[in-house]
Amino acid sequence: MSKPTARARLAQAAFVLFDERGYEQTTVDDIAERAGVGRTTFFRHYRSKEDVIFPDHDRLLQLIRDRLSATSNSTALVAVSDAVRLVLLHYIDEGDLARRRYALTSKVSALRDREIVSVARYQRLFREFISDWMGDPTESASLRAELMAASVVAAHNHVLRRWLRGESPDPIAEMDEAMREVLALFPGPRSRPRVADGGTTVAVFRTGEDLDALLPALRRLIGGEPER
Amino acid sequence: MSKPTARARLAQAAFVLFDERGYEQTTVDDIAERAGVGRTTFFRHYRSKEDVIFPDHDRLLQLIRDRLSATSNSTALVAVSDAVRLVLLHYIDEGDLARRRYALTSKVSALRDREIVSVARYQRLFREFISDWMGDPTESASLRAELMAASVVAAHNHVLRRWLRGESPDPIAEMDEAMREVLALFPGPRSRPRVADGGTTVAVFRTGEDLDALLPALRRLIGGEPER
DNA sequence: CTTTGGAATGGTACTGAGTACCACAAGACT
DNA sequence: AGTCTTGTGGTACTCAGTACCATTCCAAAG
Repeated sequence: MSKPTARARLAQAAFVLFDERGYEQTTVDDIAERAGVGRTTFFRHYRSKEDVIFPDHDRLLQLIRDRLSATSNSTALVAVSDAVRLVLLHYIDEGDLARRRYALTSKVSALRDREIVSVARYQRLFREFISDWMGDPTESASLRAELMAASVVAAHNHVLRRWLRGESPDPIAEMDEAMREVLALFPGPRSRPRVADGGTTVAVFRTGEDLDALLPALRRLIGGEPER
Repeated sequence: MSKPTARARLAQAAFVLFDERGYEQTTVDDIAERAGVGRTTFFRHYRSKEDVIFPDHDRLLQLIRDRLSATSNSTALVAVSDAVRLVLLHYIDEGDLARRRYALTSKVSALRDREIVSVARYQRLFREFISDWMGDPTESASLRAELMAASVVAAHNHVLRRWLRGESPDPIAEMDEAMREVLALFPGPRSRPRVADGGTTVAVFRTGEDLDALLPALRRLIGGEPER
């Protein structure tokens, strides 16, 4: 244990110093010195000062990419859920480290911005995947893909932040529930109908809602023509 | 016309140079020199090199804030739509300038990141507004607010980018349509029911979809209990 | 007309992130 | 022995952004 890698020592030193003096008040020189290495070595291990806080963001992106591409058509939505769960699990694995990072990013706007940019990369990945999966090059399909990607990512962030703040005892269950809620928002891709040539579905509800107000949404959801 | 403000000259010079040599290859000194002012003056007018590309982002944010706060409870969703339209109109007003900026941000990752961060600020504004409007401090309500904000912003970006790429002849109509589509995703906040104590609504559809697959979504949409 | 006072400007010097390059040391393989 | 790789430290540079000071210009007040 006398020889943790220089990389690890740098990360350690960075977190300590950021806690002690704050992010802006800490220079890369400070970090390198405290880690007992040269300044050059710092930049060899981390592309930038911010990078020392988000080291495995690239690896995580690749993880998602892999999970998404290992997918048959029918399980696309499962793949999305899985990929999201993967990210959550990664953070949970980090445990306290993730929470310290969260505390930092909450205070330092430069880090917050950096995180936002990272999240946007995830979102882009999801958007492309969903778009490909839908196949439909239509304008409206493209919009739907964008909306789904945005929603999936938003849901993930929501649950993740709750856990980071210590407000969620069972984040995995919460994530699953949130993902279910999100996917319920979007009418499935015309999965091959169980009843080949279209059957008649009757739904009876007790509700105070006016039917006319609901019709557009219903039509979108079901895709059939209401008989009234 | 012999005396455009230094600020305007700087912006002009910046765009020309960015086009000519690219963003990274242009220093602030270059811009200042070309504009015929000192380097100090540049930073007096623009906080950073990136800022010269996105000058009125702050003003735009304030515009949205204002539109959102000038709202009575019943028109919240209208306010959201209006605010989004406001942003779109701003870009359309800029016309060619907006398109040049888009061309730049498409090539230069630093600018793209900067733009993403700006968009996140809008999203945050919408999220807070929607959350306040719903009033409900529930976990699930908070998630819904987040999802709505993300979707609204995603829809806006979608249409805006289409217009920037010259793919949309009538962006305003498209935006309205997109917003309608987005808001249709989310069941309205239990608007006071037309039928006071809950009536029975019967919907008959011709559809190949399996009813069981739809039930969760239907239940969410209508909020009543299906009788089957 | 002169004075005063504020606003915009230019210059100079500094900090600190990030890059380029070179030189050196410690194994590892032949 | 040598050579090749890999990790390292150091030095020097560019450039964004900040701080400070001195100047100029203009306008209102005397």
